[in-house]
Amino acid sequence: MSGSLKEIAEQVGVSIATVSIYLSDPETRRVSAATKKKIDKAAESLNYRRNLFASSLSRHRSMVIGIIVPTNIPLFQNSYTNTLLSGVQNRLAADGYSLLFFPSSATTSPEIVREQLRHSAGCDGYVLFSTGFCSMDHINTNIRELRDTGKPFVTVNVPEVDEPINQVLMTDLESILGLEFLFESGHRTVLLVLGRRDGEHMRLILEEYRAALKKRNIPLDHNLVIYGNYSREDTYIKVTRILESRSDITGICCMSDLMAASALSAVRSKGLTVPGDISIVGRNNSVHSLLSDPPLTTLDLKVAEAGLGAADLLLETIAAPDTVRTLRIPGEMVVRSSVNEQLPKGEG
Amino acid sequence: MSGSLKEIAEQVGVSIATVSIYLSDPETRRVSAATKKKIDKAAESLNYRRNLFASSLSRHRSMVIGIIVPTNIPLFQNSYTNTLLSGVQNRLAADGYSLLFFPSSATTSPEIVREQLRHSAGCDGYVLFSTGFCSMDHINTNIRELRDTGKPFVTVNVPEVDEPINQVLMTDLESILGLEFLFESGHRTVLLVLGRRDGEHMRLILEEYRAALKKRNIPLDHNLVIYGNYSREDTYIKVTRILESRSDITGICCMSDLMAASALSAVRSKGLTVPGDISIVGRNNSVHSLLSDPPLTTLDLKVAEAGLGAADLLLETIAAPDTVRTLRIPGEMVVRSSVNEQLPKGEG
DNA sequence: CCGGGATGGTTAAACGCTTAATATCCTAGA
DNA sequence: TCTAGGATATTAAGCGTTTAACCATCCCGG
Repeated sequence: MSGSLKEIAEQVGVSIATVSIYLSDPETRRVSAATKKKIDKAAESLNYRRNLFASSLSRHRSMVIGIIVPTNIPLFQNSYTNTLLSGVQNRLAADGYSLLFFPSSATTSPEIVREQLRHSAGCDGYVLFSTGFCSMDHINTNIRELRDTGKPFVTVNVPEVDEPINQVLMTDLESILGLEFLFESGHRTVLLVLGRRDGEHMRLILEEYRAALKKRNIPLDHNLVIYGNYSREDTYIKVTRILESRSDITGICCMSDLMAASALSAVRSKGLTVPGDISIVGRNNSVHSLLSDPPLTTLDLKVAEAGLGAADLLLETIAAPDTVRTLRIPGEMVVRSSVNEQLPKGEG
Repeated sequence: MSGSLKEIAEQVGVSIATVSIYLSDPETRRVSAATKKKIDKAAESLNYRRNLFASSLSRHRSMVIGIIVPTNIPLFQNSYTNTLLSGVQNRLAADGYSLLFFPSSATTSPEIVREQLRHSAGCDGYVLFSTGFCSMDHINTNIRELRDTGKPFVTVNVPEVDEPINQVLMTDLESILGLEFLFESGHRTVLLVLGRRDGEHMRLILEEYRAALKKRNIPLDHNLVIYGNYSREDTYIKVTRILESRSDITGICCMSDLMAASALSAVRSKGLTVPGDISIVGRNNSVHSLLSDPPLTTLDLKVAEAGLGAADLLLETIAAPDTVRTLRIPGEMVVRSSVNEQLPKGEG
């Protein structure tokens, strides 16, 4: 058991205050060198470790940031979220902050944010991760909930809201630039592999999709939109199936590199080549896109930057509580060799 | 700002105790239905959220588990650690525990565990992740440090120590079963791609490596051991280089699937085929090994199981503090198609 | 011999919550 | 009428730190 200030104080023969003062500022001039030495010794022998909770309670700051990620993919299993987290952690750790993850049961129920917040008062701030699978209504509720904590917070990859909050948006997250890239390369019959069915993100993406088709006079074909659930297996199965049922597809646009890599396997398994027969574009510029053969053309969302930016913004808000800023991280197409760009425009 | 019990109590006109009693047990019979209703209303209007720190301080338990991962790969960037974390989180969340990550600067300095522990008293337990890169001496120090907290803890993927602690070991972590598999398939000139140079894990692996060579009368060739640093780029460069300098290699055994996938790219880039010219085995049965073409034969360490097991063990220890158990998770070769198993034994 | 600054402390309240012990009131049974 | 006991609430101590406000010495210059 680690000792307390009280025990140290007793052992050294000074007051608790003296010990506290020294331990929280070793350079202090209010404690003599001799006493300092004695305190050091006692602390060592008693195995003293400052009690985070008592300290936080007293100081009104905990150096702990609450991380809220409402998702139905188990935490730490999603490379996209992981990259984001890594960026956040990195920047925050540099300033001495710890990260607290509340118990979450990998569900996306509307109550999850409230639930995670319920026992959390005391954190110095919060980061709310992607809730793109929620309806706008639900998102607004979550944000109100968060604001009501009275603590600084920033949202990452949550669909843009009008209220004046700190948010970081990957500007291409809700776009289908990858699909546009295929269209621009002359592809017309393109399979769109989305992640999940529901939520604001997907609604926006579908909206863009329709607009993109319309602009090019390509008829909407419902069969050309499938849902891979960000899963390797699902994607493989569904892509294989559609490839069996039709042969006019020349391009596949996936909402994640993992699904793209999986689509690639599926295409190969049908004896087709990439990019010879079918072109593929992924999203996220993750390690999967690099490891693929051929390496995948992909939309780099700049996820790591977003993570760092979120942390920066949070730090800024902690320092100056009425900061209100929207950080927009633009994406970028990374052209590699999974797309046949030589198609004569207008061909199918 | 979320209100406090005091504010609720004032608003309702009862004592703080009453509010506390009700809020921490809604079923209590010590508070009348009428009062309960009033408290609910006040809590709602004041936006009450229990202060985690005050509560923990008072109750002597926080429902927070400290996660300590001393590593030089940024947190959440390593798929191996992520899988482990995911398992731990999953199980712990089910029991209502939160996870606390201390500020860590992605360094492996000997002081890191102590440093992370320094301000942490108050957690209900700890999980210490892989310190295989440390010397035994250093590992023992870390464990002593951890034990001195007086709190339950379990180590995961830390080289086995003699002391009676709770540890989960992936029994094949330090083995080179992948290499054995290649040898058994008739390969004799095999490139071993290790992760990092230092630490107890690597020492043990090298020991096993020598023994395996000796058993088969294969001379030790220092050039056949390289270090990919668990990095895609490093591995690619180094494998490419060695492939340029010699043509007798028929097998490559990598200590991670990522490195294996990267080695595969390198092999391909030299115009060689897998498994025709060169066989490859990875480790971890991660998504990389499945996405590869051909899918990689790999040593499944059962990392997810290890994570769940660790959480179970920790929970058990929290319930029965003098639990001492060593959990051994055996690995398993997953045979796919990246290895040519048809070589006549004894060939080079 | 006095005033004034270092120097090296101490006291005590506060942080927000929990909980054992205690109090009060009421009703029902003896 | 008395009492036991249920229902409902309160009191007050305690959790381990922090910190504003004080205090006692001592020393030095004038």
